[in-house]
Amino acid sequence: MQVKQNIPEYYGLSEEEVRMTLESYVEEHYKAGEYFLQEGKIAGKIGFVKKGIFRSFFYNDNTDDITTQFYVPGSLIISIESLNNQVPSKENIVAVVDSELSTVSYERQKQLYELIPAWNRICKDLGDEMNKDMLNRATQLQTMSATERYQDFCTQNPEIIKNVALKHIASYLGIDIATLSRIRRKI
Amino acid sequence: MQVKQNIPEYYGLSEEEVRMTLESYVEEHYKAGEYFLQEGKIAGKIGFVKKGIFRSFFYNDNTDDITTQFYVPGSLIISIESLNNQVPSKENIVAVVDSELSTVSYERQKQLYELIPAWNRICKDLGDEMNKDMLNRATQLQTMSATERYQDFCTQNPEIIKNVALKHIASYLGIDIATLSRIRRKI
DNA sequence: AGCATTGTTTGACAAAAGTCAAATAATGAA
DNA sequence: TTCATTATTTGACTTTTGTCAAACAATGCT
Repeated sequence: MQVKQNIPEYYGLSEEEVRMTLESYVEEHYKAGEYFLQEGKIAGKIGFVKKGIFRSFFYNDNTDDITTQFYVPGSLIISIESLNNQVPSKENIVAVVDSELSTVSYERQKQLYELIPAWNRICKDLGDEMNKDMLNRATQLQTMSATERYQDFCTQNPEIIKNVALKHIASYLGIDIATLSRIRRKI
Repeated sequence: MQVKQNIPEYYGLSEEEVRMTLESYVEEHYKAGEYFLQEGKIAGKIGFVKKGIFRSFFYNDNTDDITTQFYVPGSLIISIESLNNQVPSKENIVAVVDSELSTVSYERQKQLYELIPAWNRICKDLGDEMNKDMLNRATQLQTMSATERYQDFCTQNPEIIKNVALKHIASYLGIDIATLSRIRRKI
């Protein structure tokens, strides 16, 4: 999910509103392997990726590590259900490499809805973007072969290919790691 | 996607706001096979399903009819990209059986954002719900076998099973029609 | 009712993808 | 650097899923 560029201009934020927005951000650094959110904990913030890569995943019945999403610079990191309903998260979100985020706390987020009317629209648009991406992902899983999914992923996400363990990409694409290894050999 | 019940109470709408909201709805009847939205046209409204079933689909390169979603009573029908950006739709949305909708036009929708502050939150929450559903769908396609996906679909959507052609369910689940037929025999 | 159209099932087969286990390769910590 | 751990590849094999074509069933017009 890529955050729309030039938010202030686009949404006609006043200088005061821009100032309040910028004040709300907290910069955070994550070492590879550090968690943004852990299973069982309640999400307390959203994050905008400035640098690095994050990965969200959960453990299924068989305790397999299932990757549900990658987050690259420009992405919004949010665990919607946990954050909105303040319930324990079912997913983990972890930095894959050393990374930097701008975060906004849940509390501050709620204030911004009141303070800056346009904030609602910004968040709605971000949500719509996520929706489009998610629909796209579902459609790919629905209609494309393992090889096609991998090839498309490679062209769309060269940075992820370079930095993320193959097994996590395999899991994200719904492909067995051995099968993906063979797909790579053939290409 | 199920629309949250009791919207007025939940979002603290005033009587006046409830009145404006209700005034915005246009009731529409669709015969089986009638289109809510056609590929190439620009989406002009959103719809809440009151009765019946709708189906969204597109044609891929091979001109296969790919079902992307079903809409049952309580669902919000929206073609996000086409409506938000007022660009031609890539998908079709059609009534599977005789159906009834409450619709709100794109123009009125925009007015409501101004007239009723809570409308922003309502729409954001609806979007979040859609997001959750879509993530769930992607995860199923990613991790479950064809048989598991079909079984889960049957328990979650008995009404759809009863009323929609098997080939559309197969397409939605990403399963070949012949394969799904065999899955059914075995169960 | 009769017929054409569309949807579903089935068989025989092919291709895609997964499983298990072992061999390599890469990585990271002492 | 060395060793243990983790990641990736590979082989041999099984299972799942898809393909094609034909048969059968259901549906809807006229």
